[in-house]
Amino acid sequence: MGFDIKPAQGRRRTAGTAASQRQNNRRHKVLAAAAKLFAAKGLSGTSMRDIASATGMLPGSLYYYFPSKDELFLQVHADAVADIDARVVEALEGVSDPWERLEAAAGAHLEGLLRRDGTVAIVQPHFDDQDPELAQRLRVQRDGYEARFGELVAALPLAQEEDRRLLRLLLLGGLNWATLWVKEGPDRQSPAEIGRAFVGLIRRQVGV
Amino acid sequence: MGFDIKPAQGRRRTAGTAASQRQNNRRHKVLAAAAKLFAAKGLSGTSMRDIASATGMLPGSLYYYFPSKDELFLQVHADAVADIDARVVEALEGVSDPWERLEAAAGAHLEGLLRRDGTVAIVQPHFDDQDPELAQRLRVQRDGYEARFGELVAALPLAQEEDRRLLRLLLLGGLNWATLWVKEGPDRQSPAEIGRAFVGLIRRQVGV
DNA sequence: GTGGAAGCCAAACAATCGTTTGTTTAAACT
DNA sequence: AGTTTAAACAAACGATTGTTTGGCTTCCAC
Repeated sequence: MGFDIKPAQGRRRTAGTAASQRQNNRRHKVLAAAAKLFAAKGLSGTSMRDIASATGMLPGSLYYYFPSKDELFLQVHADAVADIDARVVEALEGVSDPWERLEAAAGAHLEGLLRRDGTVAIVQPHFDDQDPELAQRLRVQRDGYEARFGELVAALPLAQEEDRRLLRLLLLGGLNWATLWVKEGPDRQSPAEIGRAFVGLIRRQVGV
Repeated sequence: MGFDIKPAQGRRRTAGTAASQRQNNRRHKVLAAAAKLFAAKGLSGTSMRDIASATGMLPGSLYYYFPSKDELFLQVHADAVADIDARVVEALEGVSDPWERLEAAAGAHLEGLLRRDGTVAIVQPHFDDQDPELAQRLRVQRDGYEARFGELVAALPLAQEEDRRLLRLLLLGGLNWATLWVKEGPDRQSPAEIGRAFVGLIRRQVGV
């Protein structure tokens, strides 16, 4: 079951541009609304009617763009992963020191996660293991991204032997969990600050 | 009908005990099954029928023990928090060094989280903010527990000024997230090992 | 202008949801 | 003994779920 019917793509002629432009606008609008709702209420907590009414459409109309709720969710997830990955790549540009690279990546990662509006904050699981097939497809989407952090951690110069895997998991866990406690408001720490602080706590001598 | 000043307890006959025993058994069975399902599939991902069939009962019968699905979930959540809190308290007994105390607490916390069977692994949010009232009641249940980690972190001797709040959040985030990647099998690291490793990564000098 | 596809609505589908109701069974108390 | 009460079943309630179907527009290509 691959991509049998990819609606309205590769339209011929100039008209296709305008038409698919509007289509993409609509489609993108659905994806944005779905991302917001999925991030806030989960997969089974969000109904197709919720998404439809958030985009000013009717439930059935969504099926013109996406063949099923699961496929819609997978697309949202894929977009989110791609977006956050792009942020990290961009943040790494021009940074050469390994620890600084990790700091930059951590900040970009968290910043991407916190974009609950706009794109998404769904790089995290917790989204209904109900269907094992869906769960696996989601994992595949994430694996590529997480490998990037593996490389960053592998490049770190360490004072002594450490379990680099646990180092990566501690940092990523702390960052992913941060989406649950970072609050809005003026005294809110920026994602970059938090990322730098976390990396610093690991890097430096903290205890006496 | 006057007031019968009846001691709802201290039945002379063993019958009263036996009855409430069976009641508690059944009720506990429901709680256990619900905990397992909620932990695996989330609140909205688990139906009352799922819970009923897992306990060998009919859907309607659950309402003899719990007035609603939300109340059942709250009870499961409360039990989970109490259980993991007790684990942490027990693990702290006889340990006096602040860093060792944090290590012990971290291990016990993770061990409690990983008990997906038996008790639960629901100290974490991600469970449908849908109903704000429910979300708040869940938060209240968790706040008391998390305060314990605040005390442990406050007692740490630090090499220099650090943001103790971020230290706590990094560690707890890493631990909570661990429930998603800790695998079964022979080469699986124990919760205590992971907790000690995480605390060590923060405490020691890691970078060069 | 005519044909036909793109885009969306309107309405309904069967299935499942949380919950309620009335009744039965079995045990316990008097 | 007779009465009460806890515990569960059996069946249905209305609401909501994901999804399907058919038709109505709109607009471009010819």
